[in-house]
Amino acid sequence: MTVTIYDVAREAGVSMATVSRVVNNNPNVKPQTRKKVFEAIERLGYRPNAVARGLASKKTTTVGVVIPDISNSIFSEVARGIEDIANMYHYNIILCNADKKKEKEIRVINTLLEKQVDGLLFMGGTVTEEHVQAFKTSSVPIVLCGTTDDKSLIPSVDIDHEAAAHDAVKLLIGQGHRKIGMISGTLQDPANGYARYQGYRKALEEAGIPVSEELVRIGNYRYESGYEVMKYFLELSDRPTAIFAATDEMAIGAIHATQDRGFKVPEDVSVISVDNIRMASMVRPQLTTVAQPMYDIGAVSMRLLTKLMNKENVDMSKVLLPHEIIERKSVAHV
Amino acid sequence: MTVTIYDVAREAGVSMATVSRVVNNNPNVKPQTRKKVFEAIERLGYRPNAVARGLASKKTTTVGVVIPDISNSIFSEVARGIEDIANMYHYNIILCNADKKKEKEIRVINTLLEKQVDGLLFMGGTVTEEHVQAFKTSSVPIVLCGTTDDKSLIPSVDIDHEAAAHDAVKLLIGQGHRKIGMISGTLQDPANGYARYQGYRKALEEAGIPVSEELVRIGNYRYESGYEVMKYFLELSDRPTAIFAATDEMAIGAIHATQDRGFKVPEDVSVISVDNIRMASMVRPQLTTVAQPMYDIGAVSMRLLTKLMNKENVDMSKVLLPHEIIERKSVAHV
DNA sequence: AAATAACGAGAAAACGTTTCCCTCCGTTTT
DNA sequence: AAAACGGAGGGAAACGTTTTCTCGTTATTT
Repeated sequence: MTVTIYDVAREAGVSMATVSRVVNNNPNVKPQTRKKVFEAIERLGYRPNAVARGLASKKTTTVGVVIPDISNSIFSEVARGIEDIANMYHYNIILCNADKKKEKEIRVINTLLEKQVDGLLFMGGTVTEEHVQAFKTSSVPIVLCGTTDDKSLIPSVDIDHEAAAHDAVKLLIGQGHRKIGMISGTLQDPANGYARYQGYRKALEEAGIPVSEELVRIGNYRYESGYEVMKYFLELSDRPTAIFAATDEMAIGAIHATQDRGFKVPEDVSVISVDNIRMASMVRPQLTTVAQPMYDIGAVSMRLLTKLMNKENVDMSKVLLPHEIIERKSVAHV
Repeated sequence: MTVTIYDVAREAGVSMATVSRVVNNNPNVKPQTRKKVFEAIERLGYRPNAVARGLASKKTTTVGVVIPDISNSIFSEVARGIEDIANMYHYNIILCNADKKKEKEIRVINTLLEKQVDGLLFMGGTVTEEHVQAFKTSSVPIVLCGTTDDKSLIPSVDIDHEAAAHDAVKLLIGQGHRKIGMISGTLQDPANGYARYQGYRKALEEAGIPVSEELVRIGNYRYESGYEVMKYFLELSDRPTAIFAATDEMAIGAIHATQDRGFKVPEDVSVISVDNIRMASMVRPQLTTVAQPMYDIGAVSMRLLTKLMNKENVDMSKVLLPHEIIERKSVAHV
């Protein structure tokens, strides 16, 4: 039925060992023998069985990727970075959506480990103690991608969310704004939520502006919630002149809420956020935002993982990628 | 080092066969024995090796997905549909970007087959004879996802692109438009390109409107190209009153080109397209478009694949999902 | 020319499961 | 009470490779 290495060996008149060498490019084969084997392979239409190979060699050239939601453009761009580099190093990728649900995350980590992936890339919500326990049972390297564990024990690559938020708000302050609302994510989320909120607070404090509970509202990162929160801000008697949104999507929602209410961005209210998704430049006014290098986060973490899998020792196992303010049209002087 | 089924057997005082039965939920085990085995598993921290299992059982519970570009929201939504259903049936997914490049597609198909996936989902550019040859060497089922082969030999799920385009243009005509420009994709692309163009032609012909070469321009599906093409249309002495774009992204580009030029959508020019990406409703004016059920295309094709893998015989191996016009704000009466 | 090294290739033991085929034993059937 | 049956579990082959030894054979060194 299926043609195996053994069939090829018989056809070429050599041993399986030799066929294996040929297939794996082992130099210890005479060119003439090599040729015979290749011909036999061709004739038989032999296709090596990677599962058998994986069992024998204890390597699958496959890495597991747990991601919150591949249909979210932020993550899908990270995923593309991961895949490109993986591809470059001849790895394949098993992709699992886990929706930032702890249960699901732990479950897929285990499945992935059962599948004997050579390494694991984890992109998720909070990294709890339970996660760390699960990671500990792994004999293969793991890197956190766009997340960090609070104890910084696990290799990771991410941006400095707090600094990014800080820079964004500082830009607003630099433009003379003093009444700055924030559309935050849940404070339970350490990176996109809490850290960005902290950056906001810090920038205000540094400028000597009191932070007011009334001016920070929690959204769920999506357009609609940005829209809703903005409606709230617009109804305030003393409404903010500028908004810092934790994500571009919410910022765009905020812009539209503003416009729909008859105000203008940035003339009446300035809007800034962090992410720099594709859409940010496809919207009027184009969104000023601090760019988070999504693709690179994926690429760099995959590259780091290849090193770890290769047992090279890495200097920095916790890397912070630089962010960058992209000034477009949604921020103006007060 | 690693704990195997054999270790568990020894620890529990049973044979490996029994451990295997327990792990696989085979009912032929006394509850008492089952308990012993579970305890041993727990004590030893045993984790079944899916690679070994795959070799022995000739099933990997993994399917291969070749996709043009996961960072493109259209495809990432399809991917999410695929993954959800895969997950539901306990399959995992190996994801490969192939950028609609034939070479790359053929290559990843082979890698995936080497990895002994239980099935293959193919989302790509044109399905050439070479693709069909590659598919033929596969012993596992394959379904085309958002593409079709011209001979319709391979199971597939997609929408009727021609009909979708046809409906869109008909809506424009129904609003009194007679001068309708098209921003097309490359005509080499059978689905998003050629078929949508055909739908456009057909609608015009049915309405007795001559199709003019001057009014169809080729873009590359992206925002920027929609923007550029629209600038061209706007400079025509006798400019179109409505635009049909092959994709939402190009439509949004067209809208912005129009607005940047000082015209209004839909007052001065109406815009319609097909896709219904998330962004379509996050733009002003909100985009009228014919919705292509991306998630469902993924979900349905994965479901179809599970049936095929399960050797159930399926009635229809070529399914066309319904599309639907979403009327928003970018189309008006002439 | 003898000794040594290097090369090319084969035999067979892993790798960690599943699964087929038995056996044993307790229960039902007749 | 004998026969038949079925449930529970064991033994071992198979799955398709890689890899470690090992052994001739050919080159190289002295």
